[in-house]
Amino acid sequence: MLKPRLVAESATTLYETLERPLAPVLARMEARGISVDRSILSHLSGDFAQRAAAFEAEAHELAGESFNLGSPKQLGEILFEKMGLEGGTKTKTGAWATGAGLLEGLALKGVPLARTIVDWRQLTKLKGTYTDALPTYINARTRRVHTSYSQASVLTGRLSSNDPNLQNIPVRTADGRKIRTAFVAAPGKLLVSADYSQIELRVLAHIADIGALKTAFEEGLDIHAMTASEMFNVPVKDMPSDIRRSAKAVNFGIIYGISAFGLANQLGIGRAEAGDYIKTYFDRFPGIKDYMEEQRRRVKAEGFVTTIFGRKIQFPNANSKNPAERSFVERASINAPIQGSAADIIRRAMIRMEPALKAQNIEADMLLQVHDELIFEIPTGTEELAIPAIKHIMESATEPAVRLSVPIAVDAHAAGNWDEAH
DNA sequence: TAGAGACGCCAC
DNA sequence: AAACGTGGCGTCTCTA
Repeated sequence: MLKPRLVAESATTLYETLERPLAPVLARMEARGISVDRSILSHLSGDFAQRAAAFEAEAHELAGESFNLGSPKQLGEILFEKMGLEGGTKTKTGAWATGAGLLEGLALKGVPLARTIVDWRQLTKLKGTYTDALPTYINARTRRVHTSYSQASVLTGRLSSNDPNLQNIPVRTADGRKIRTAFVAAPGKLLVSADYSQIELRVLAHIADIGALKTAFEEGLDIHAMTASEMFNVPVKDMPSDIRRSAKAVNFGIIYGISAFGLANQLGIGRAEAGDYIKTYFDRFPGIKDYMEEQRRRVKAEGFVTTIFGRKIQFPNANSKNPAERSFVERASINAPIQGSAADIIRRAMIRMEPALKAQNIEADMLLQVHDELIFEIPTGTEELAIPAIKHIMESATEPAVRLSVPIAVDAHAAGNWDEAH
């Protein structure tokens, strides 16, 4: 596969500084688990099932026949063979592609079946992956859900979570957020969610030394609106939401090792227009382009890039003869120092968290980590004490090893369930 | 009937 | 659709 793997040298560095001390912390988090309300999920499951059934009947009506909506093969044949629709593309194995982006495009061209399928998929996804699956993970003895964290599965140094994965609980849509309300605090307790604000863009501003970005963070500005303002010469005040949305996509694209092709797909615009956006961005923030070129150079010359703490992330195939693979490494080498530095920061915070809270006589059990977010369970009424302490530990996690040239900000809230705490 | 690959989609 | 990064996991489909 294209995917580069973690190799011994970087694993050793990670092990000594961040992995060994974190292991017992993660073991305690896994053992604590989190309370998941079975009846909330059961109620949601029934609601999702009912609504999905209505979409299924509607889809069969629109298609003029009964078929398995869960089969991309059958759906592709109906859309592009039976109905003869234009705009069909094939996946790399030659099957009709029926992903959400493509169906959205068809829906906009007036194909009602496409919208119905998207809606049906949304509900059956939430039901199958979350409301039906999560209760099967409730431990009979503890009555809580216990995930497992992996410290060495992710190339960049992030953690991963499995059995069940509690790092991909829905949040984007209203129905999805209902699932978060089922993650509840024990009686007499509250959940605290504390998340780093725009941590990867802040890391980028620091590493690439982008003055305009750093100033924006220092002044607490809306970073995507500021980017939009710079790119499109529109005042931040009264920024149109679609302009801001485009700038936000560019910001994320930069972090991921942008291409005009990828940005065009993301925004549903032409490749040339996307290319213009990127060019404008590089003109306004020339340090970004320098940063990217430096990572590409280093990964080719050294075979690794580094996080702000000096941890190496290896790319053994940086000089592959396969052009697609080289491009993949280039993009990943741009992303890895950013994602990897953010991962180092939260690991340092997690390692210090429990002793630091104990020293202040603050009772707070760390339960979950979701890349830039930590979830705690605290006694009701102690939030005024716990939240500032948690924030301080997270915000100062780079020190004394690294003093960032941008402020780090953490948002934290307490509530009875994850949705309201987030 | 179990396993694996393909496809699709959830999160950050 | 995906050459925009990192994962985990559900169903469908084919194969042994």
